[in-house]
Amino acid sequence: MNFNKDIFEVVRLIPKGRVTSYGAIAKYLGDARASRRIGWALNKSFASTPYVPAHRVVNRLGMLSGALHFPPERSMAEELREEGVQVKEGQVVEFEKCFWDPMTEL
DNA sequence: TTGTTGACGCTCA
DNA sequence: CTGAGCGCCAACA
Repeated sequence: MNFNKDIFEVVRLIPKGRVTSYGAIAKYLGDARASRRIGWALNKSFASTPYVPAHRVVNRLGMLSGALHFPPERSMAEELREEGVQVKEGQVVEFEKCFWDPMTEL
C-alpha cells in the first residue's frame, strides 16, 4: 500500500535537527485520522530501506512516545540530541521551534 | 469472521 | 491539571 511508502518518504524528508508529528504527516497525506497507522507503519520502518529517521517523528506534544520501540542502539533521545534537538524527560525541548510541518515546508 | 491491539488525537468531566 | 473514553482503521491471532 502506498500509504506506508508515503509515510517513509515524508519522514526521510525531515531536515536534520527538526521533528514532526504523526498528525502532521497524516494530514499531509490527506487523512488526518491516520495517525495511528503512522505509528504502526513506522514500527515496520526498521525493516525498510533506505533508513527511515523515525526518531524525528513524535506525537503532537513532542513526546517520544515510541522510544520504547527503538533498538537500544538507536535511542530516540540520543539520536535527536546528536542532531541538535534537545530532549529532556522523553520530550523534545522547544518542540515548537524544532517542529517541521510537511504541509507548510513542502 | 470476529475480536483485540496500538509509536495518536481530541473531547469532556 | 489529570484521567477516562471514543473514533479511526490496518494487522494479526
